[in-house]
Amino acid sequence: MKDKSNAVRFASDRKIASKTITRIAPSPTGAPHVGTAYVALFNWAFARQNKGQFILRIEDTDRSRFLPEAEGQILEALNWLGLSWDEGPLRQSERLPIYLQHAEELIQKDHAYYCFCSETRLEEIRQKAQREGRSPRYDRFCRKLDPKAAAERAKKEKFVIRLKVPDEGETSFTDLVRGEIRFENSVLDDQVLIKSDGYPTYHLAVVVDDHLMKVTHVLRGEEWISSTPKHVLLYRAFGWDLPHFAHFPVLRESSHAKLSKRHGSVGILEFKEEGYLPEALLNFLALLGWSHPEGKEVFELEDFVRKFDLRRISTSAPVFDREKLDWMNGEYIRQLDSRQLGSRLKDYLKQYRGLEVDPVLLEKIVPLVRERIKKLGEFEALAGFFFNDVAWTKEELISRNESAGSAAEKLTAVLHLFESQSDWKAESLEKKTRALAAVKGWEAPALFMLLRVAVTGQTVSPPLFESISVLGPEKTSARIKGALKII
RNA sequence: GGCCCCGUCGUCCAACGGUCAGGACAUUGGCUCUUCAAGCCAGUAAUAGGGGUUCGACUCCCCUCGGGGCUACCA
Repeated sequence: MKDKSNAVRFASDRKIASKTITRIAPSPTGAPHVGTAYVALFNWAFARQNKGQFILRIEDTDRSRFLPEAEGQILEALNWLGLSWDEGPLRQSERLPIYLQHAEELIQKDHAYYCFCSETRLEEIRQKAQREGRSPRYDRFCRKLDPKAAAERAKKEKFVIRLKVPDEGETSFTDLVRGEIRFENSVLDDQVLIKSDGYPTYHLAVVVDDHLMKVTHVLRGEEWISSTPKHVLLYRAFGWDLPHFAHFPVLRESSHAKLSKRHGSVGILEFKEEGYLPEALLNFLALLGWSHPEGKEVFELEDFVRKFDLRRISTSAPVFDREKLDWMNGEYIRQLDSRQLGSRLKDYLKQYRGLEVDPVLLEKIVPLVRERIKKLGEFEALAGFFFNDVAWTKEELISRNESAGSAAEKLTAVLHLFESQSDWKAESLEKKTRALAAVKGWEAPALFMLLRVAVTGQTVSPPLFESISVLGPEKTSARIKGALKII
């Protein structure tokens, strides 16, 4: 019934249908970078789209740059973004024997060798090569050593294990977003696999882990393209199948340099602290190098998961445009209803400003600020007067073409008007104030500005009468009286 | 320097041999208006350059130029 070709087809179908596994593999060497969020987003979405798994692996093999607090920050950042992982965090530092064992296997298979060259000798080689205008590669001195003797030496001497790169030929791989990429083997260095401290280098560790963890798609930053042939050589040396590779462009500054702190935030948690919404950051990031098939700019994460396609990834390195990010964040803030925005604000103010603001009050303020803030961090400057004390200067209170006397007269009149006001609704407050201005022959806009500064302590504020209405009669009167004293 | 990747408005992306080269951010002008926003309408703005291939190139090929990445016992 089942012939051979069917069986073959079944087998290959199974291979294609095998579970998609992606991973994000940050190093705990500092505060997690938006570049990590960028790559994590695509890995996460790709795994989700294919009902696969997304692994979090901590690549902590460099103990000189290791920062103990970094891992916690990585987890916090990913959690904040909602990029949840299915497995992990796995730490490479806890898997040392595995790497060593694999490196030894490579030595057995004659694909790797012990190297005893000192750092100073390596440095000399490098400098000499530089002077002579050659590539600064290892001269493969220890490659000629007798394997048995080398193994003996390794028992007492410090060593590293190096990959035996073929002298000739070329190594190529297919990049899912860039097509085929080829390298001459002659330009490849005999990469160190195990360092003298016993830790693996990135190159050995990724290959071993990606294979052992059955990672099907290695989606990472462009900076790894030139290392990929070494990885391909490793897969081949082990006799393993290659995963799919795709390299995303690196994010840049408007100066076209690599993203850096000098130009603004680069840490994921910094964006959180400034009051960006995680969904806005993600939406913005998704638009870097990728475009929605329907041309949408603002879309939900679930929609992104559905529509994401590696084939729509562009290959040129995009500029991380903070202005567009701000716009995007404003879009998301405006989409939130009062309850949602109120609760975000409440949490934000508590965490970053140490403020406990009454949620009921917050919900009343929110409609007045929603269209006026682009980040949660701007809230306090605009609406802090609702719950903080205000301070005025005489200059702010009295406009250029007005005397102190007339300003005081106006404020006093408004104060009396307000004190006889029973209904504290914005609409009637405004109506009466306008009527007052008309009777006295005062210009309404100027009067409103005077009143604005008196009540809010600011020249820029949410709509005046709505603000006064929310502030309430007691505070409003107190503020006007306070302003009067200064004049 | 060598190797690799990339090159459409200022910026992010569309157009994957045939469009007046489109949208978004930013910007400019206008409307609205109690400030500031938000919103609405309109405008300015690009295929790096040069050769090919083709009836026809943003699109395919080559060269030049430009940008970026890598070139560690860092990832």
